[in-house]
Amino acid sequence: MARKTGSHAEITGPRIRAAALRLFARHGYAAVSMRQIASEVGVQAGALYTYTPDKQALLFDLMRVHMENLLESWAAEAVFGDPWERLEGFTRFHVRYHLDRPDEVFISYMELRNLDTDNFRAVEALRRRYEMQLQDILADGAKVGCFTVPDTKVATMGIIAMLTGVSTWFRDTGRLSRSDVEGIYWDMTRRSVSSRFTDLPA
Amino acid sequence: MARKTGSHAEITGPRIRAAALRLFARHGYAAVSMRQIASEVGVQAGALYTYTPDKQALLFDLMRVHMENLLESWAAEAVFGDPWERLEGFTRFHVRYHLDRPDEVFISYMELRNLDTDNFRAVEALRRRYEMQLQDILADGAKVGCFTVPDTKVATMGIIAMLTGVSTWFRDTGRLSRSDVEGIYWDMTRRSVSSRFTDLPA
DNA sequence: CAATCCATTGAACGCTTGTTCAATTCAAGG
DNA sequence: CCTTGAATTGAACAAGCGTTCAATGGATTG
Repeated sequence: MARKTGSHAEITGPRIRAAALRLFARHGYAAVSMRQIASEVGVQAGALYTYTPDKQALLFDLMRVHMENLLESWAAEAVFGDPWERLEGFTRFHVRYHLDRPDEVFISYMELRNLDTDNFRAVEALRRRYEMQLQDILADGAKVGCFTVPDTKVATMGIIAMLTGVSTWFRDTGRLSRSDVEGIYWDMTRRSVSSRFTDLPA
Repeated sequence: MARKTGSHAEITGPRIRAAALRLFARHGYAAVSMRQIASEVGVQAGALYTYTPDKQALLFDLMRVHMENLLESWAAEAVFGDPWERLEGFTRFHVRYHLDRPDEVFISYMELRNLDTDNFRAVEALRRRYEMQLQDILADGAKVGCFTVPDTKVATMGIIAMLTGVSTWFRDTGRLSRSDVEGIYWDMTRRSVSSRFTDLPA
C-alpha cells in the first residue's frame, strides 16, 4: 500500500486521515493519542506507522492538504469581473467552503502552534497566499474607487476573521440555512467596504 | 498562604497564574505539563497543589477570571447614548481590551474544548452574556432605524469575530499603533451596519 | 528558646505517551 | 502449492504525565 507522494498528494491513508481529522478537531492535537486514532480506524497503534512517519506528519498533512485544496478550489471558481463581483464571489465561496469543512477549518486555525517550525512556515505561507487573494480584490476595488477601505491589510484580516467565524456557531439544525448565512455575510461584507458612506453621524 | 475565595476572586497564586497563562497561550493546555509551569515559577511540581486542586482548575480559573474581568470592565466604561455612540464605545473597548490581553484572549477562544463539562458551561454562559451586550446595541439600533442589520445574531457573531481577530496579527512593532487599529476597526464596524446603503451595485 | 504551622521538597505512584520491531498473518503471483 | 512481500499485531521501550504524601525546612507566634 505504499503511496506515490506527488507534490499535492496526501501521504496518509484516507481512513487514518479521517479519524485523525475528527479527533484532532474534537479534542485537539496534543490531547489525542496515536492509540485513539488507531482504535477509531480499527487497528493497533503500530499499524499507523506504515502510513505516516509520525504524529506530527499526520497533523501537517491534514493542514497542508486543506490549505492546498482551499487555494485550488478558489482558483477553480474565482470570479472575474469588477471588484464588486469578485468580492461577492470570494465572500460566498469562503463562507460556503468553511461551512462544508468545519473540522479542517478548526484544525487549521487552532493547531498552528503545534506544528514544527518548518511545517508552520509552510502552512503560514499557504495561508498568506490565500489572504492575498482577498487583499488583491480589496486593493483593486480601492484603486478603482468602488471600495473605501481605510487600510487594505487590516480590512483583509477583518473580513476573513468575520467570515471564518461562521463555523464557530453555525449548526445545520438551526434557524438559518447555509445560503441564508452566505447571503447575510455577503451583505455585511459589502457594507464594510462601501464607499457611499462618508456622511455618517460621529 | 491560604486564600479567601470570594465570588470573583482568583483562587490561584498570581505567579502560578502568570506562568500558566503564558505557557497555555504559547503551547496549549494539553501540551503543557505541571512540571513546566512549576519550573517557570521556580518551584517543584508538588508545590503547585497548595494553590490549585488540579490542572483543570488552573485553566478554568484563568478563563473564568478573564471573562469576568471583561464583563466588569465593559460595565464600568459602557457608553450610554444613541446606538451609534454605544456601538463605537463597544467596538473601541473590545479592540483595546483584546490588544492588551493577547494571552487571555487566545486561551479563552482556543481552550474551550479542554474544559470539563461544567466549567465549559460556566465560561460559555459568561461569553454569551458578553455577546449579548453587543447584540442589544445592534437590536436597539435596528429598531430605531439607524442600523440596518440583516440578522442581529449573525451580525453580532460577525462583528465580534472580526474585532477579536485583531489579536492574531497585531504586533507592537508593526506599521500601525493601537489607536490606529482601533480607529480602522471602528470604521469597518460602522460601515457594516450602516443604513445608508440600499443603493448598491448587484 | 520552644512550639506551631504551613509551604515546599523530592521521591514515588500508576498510567499513558510516541515509537520500534521481531513475529505473525494473509493475500497475490508464478 | 509454494513463494514472496507487505500489512498488521502485540509486546516492549524509555520517557513523561498528573497527582500524592511523608519528610523537611524556615519563619511566626507564644
